[in-house]
Amino acid sequence: MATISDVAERAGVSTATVSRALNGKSTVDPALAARVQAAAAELGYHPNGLARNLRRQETAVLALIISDVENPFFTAIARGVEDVAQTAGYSVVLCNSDESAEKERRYIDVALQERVAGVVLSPTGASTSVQVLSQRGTPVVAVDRPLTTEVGDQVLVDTRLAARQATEHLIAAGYRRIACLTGPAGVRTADDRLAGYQDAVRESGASGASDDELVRRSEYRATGAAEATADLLALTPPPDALLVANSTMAVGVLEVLAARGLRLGRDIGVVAFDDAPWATLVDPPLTVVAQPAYDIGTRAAQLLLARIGDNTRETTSATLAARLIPRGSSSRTA
Amino acid sequence: MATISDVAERAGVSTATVSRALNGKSTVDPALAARVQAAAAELGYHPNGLARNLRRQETAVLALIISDVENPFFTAIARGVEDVAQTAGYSVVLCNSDESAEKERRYIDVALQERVAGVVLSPTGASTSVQVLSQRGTPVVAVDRPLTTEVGDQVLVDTRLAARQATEHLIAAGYRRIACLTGPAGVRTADDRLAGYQDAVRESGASGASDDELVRRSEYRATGAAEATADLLALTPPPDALLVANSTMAVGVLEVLAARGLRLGRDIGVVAFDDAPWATLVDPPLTVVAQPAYDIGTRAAQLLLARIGDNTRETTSATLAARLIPRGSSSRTA
DNA sequence: ACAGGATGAGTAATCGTTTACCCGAGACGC
DNA sequence: GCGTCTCGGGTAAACGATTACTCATCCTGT
Repeated sequence: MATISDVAERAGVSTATVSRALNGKSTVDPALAARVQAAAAELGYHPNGLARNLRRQETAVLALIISDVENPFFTAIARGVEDVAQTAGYSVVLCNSDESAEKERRYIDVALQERVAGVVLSPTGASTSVQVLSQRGTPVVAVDRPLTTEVGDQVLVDTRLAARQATEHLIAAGYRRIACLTGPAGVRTADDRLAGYQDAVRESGASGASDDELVRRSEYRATGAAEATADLLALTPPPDALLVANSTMAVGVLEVLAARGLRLGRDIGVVAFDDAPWATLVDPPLTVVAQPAYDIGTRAAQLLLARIGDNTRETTSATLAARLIPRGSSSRTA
Repeated sequence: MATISDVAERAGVSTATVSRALNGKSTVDPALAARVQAAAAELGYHPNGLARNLRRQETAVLALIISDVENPFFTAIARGVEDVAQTAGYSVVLCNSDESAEKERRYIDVALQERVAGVVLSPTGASTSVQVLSQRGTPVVAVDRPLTTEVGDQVLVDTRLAARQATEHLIAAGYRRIACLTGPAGVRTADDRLAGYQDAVRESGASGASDDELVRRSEYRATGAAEATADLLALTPPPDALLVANSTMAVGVLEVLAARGLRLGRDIGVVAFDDAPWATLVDPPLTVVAQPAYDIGTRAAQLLLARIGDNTRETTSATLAARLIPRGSSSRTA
């Protein structure tokens, strides 16, 4: 593969001149510059990014560590990050931590080794490994879930409020025995959604149920959610509505409900987080809490780029609002 | 950030010894090794991957360039690639070409600059830029769509056969006026699916329609598919079945059908490509052509790693089979 | 006792850039 | 005509690792 010296030799100049001509940093005689350009083109020269970054002590790469590549919520974030990064000339390395603190740690290590310019992260948990990043001066922005330590910017969603509003919506629609299906304990979004649900239930006194009778936790996946749903339906009396914490879980929930012949809305009210593209295709359409995933991504990327430019800025924490989209699945008359 | 010399100094040895002790390449006195480990730990030393790769003339990074991050088919591929890459110690850079040849070219440039070890690519088109990669000796594996030039391995799906079988399935179910909704001309999967559809139609003589009356093309997205569907329904007589080339398009199609009050299966048969997680949630469940996306990813990654190990292997082209999963949407009696 | 091999660790070259530094030539003011 | 300033471009020193050489030391077999 052609190097800068090959180009220099062919153009009959020094490597310094080639570098200057190609990067346009300093003024170079137009005639020479043209010769260099030509030589580079003829040799099909591609600068070695490794060498360049090693010398410059900087890379134009951002790492994006998310908990699940197959969850549309996170891919929408990725899209947002990517769009912003791309226009600023950065590439994005996507890493899938799979909700595993171990994988997260490993990827943070890789990010550190590769000297990425910054990291966007949806933290799996308490993750002390994040501190390593900031200690080394690598900017971090947390998305979706907060960092326990104050080491970077955050872009969150007021998910507790959203859960509360969703629950209130179900109560207003006449449901009285509302169950909550949320993610694993310790995952902040799962806990927040549960808390929002409890806020609404407590305030309205809607449920005479004992505290946790109607609460179930599972992984943020379809199969776990399906089991939890079956479990809830076995109660006497069973719940008359469900608040589901995520769209992949909703898939499992709806499968079980359909298998039991329960009609959405009429027999059992359902509200799920995340406005999946298919939400309008089920019958009746699914009421959802739409999270501004793409915006989270763009916002996070902007904050990260700003911090890369100036690491002394004070840390900010943006909280975006989610939006309830009422559809048939939360209406008894649907 | 601590460098290898810092560690060397603190441990009272040379940088060579530090390198050897940390990489375990050569035998080092256990006592020294321990001192080095300790020094590295105390300083929080992370080796600079740039310098390492520059020297070693290799990187443990694969680039994965796909046409749409938000399409579950491609994220499933990504997952497959990642899982294999990860166990082999490689990281994966995900790039989103967005069906744009221009973006694809740019990302290939980046891959070249960063000297990635290999590239997995779902080519947008004729893409001459791929040749640049192989000229530079970077291994490439194409997924989902073939490369026109013989420069690398390929992992494809026999999508033409699958389309033909899906169409035959509709014919066998009693549908006679079957329309085909496929992707843009020039995108190989779109053309193949159309060809397979035409194979079946021609052979059976099922349709008396003139050639392309029942064929529509749009982008691989919901909105374009919705318009095309409305267009097809305006025909007299309208089609009694639809073959849809992709699951994101299916979303648009099903929305329009629902809006018109058309019942799946009974009023209009539907088969769509890609077994989306929600396919069982619509009523009746959607008949799909399940593509082995995850397997495509693992297979591609394996081929790529093999080629990275030995670039002289002859190029292989694997064709995986898709599987028709009949459900209610393609049955008149459902 | 000594040649020869094995072993462990240091010295310095190397990867391919960027860039600080220096130098020669032409321009210009006096 | 000479000092000085500007400008273009070459030389060589980084960047931070890995690794080919080299060399001292020790072990071993005859």
